Amino acid sequence: MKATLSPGRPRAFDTDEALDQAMRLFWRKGFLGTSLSDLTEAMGISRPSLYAAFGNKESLFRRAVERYFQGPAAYLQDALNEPTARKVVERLLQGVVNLVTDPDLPGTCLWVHGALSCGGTSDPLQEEFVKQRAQGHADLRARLKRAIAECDLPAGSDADALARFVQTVNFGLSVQAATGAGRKELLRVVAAALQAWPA
Amino acid sequence: MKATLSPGRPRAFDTDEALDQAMRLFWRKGFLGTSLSDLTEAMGISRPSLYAAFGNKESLFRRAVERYFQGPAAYLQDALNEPTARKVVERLLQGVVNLVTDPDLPGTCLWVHGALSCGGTSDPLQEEFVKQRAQGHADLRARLKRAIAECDLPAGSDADALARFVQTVNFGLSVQAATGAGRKELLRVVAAALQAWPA
DNA sequence: GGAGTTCTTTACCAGTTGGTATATAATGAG
DNA sequence: CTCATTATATACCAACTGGTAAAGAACTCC
Repeated sequence: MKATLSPGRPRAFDTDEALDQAMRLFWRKGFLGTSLSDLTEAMGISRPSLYAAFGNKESLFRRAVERYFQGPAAYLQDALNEPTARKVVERLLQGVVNLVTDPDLPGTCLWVHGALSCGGTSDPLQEEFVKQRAQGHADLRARLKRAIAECDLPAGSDADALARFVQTVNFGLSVQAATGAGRKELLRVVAAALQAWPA
Repeated sequence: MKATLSPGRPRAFDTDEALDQAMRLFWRKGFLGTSLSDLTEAMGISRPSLYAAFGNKESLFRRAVERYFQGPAAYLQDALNEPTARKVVERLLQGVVNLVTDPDLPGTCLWVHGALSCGGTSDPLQEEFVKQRAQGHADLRARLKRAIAECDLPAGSDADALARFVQTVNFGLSVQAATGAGRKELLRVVAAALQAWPA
């Protein structure tokens, strides 16, 4: 399967590769901490090419976040497919730890880093972060509700609260990693958190 | 007790009040998100006055963080004085929730916001965040060790892991709040986290 | 071969960034 | 009053910010 050729001069760079570099940079330095000069240098393209291909800094960042969840953070979706609630949560928490302690990666969560390094409540990006966090919570809650229906979790369990708790630990682990906590320490936190889990 | 008068023209503004305003601003907008123009406007002083009194943006930020822990976030220290480990943890977690859901305050944790909105690993500020997080963990761990010695916690308890767990939930709650979670939701997270606590 | 389209290159823009030089005003000491 | 000292106000700085205009290069279609 070959790409259909469109008229006009063909793009001289691979859009996905460039986006990958942008993602890495935003991941390491946050939204405000990343300048257009940083971006064009890392992506190996000129400023007008960047704007032609991705719109502007903000929409490039949005694309980078998208790619983050489809790539490095895909474990978030994968985890929901685990057979039991316990395994879902284990995989979620192990997933963060693996991600943020990978020595080849920036050592944080792009999402958490982004959410706290944009302009604040007035920033249109902030709205998207709010939505995405709500979505993440809703997805996990739905999975836990299914587990309750399947008698995989005790009947009285509070899916909403449990989901939010796991999400919170997830966020907390990212902050820990961003401020230098190591793999061992994070794994201990995961173990402690799992003790809160219904039997 | 009166301030000893130093020679030279007296300062025309209250240093503490100005620092308070700076703290609020950094709190709301993070380090990179706050410009000197924002600061001088909020503090009601001119740029040279700011530099004379506080050094530069970075050292002003350090002072703001200091003040944050002595003021709005003093509950972190206070909590350690509670009589039992359980109460220490309860007060810590309730403390964050109260702080980040106070409608008169920026709705985040200045520290978490700051740690993720500075320049990244190369930033000298980052080093300080790493130290402070380690200190916070060490303080809580010491308190929990005392609890074990006092038979307030089971003999086999892992003070290190428990302390890190609580710190992690603390961080996570701040991220939740920063992305729009409300008081009710956060309180449910606290309740869920406390279920992990040894009896 | 145009003609039309799309990308790249170079140069540029106004606005803002953190930070400072200079001159002047207000104080205490002598 | 003069002197040393410290703060203020005004004006300024080079460097960088996100973003773009204009001209030429590379492609498809006819």
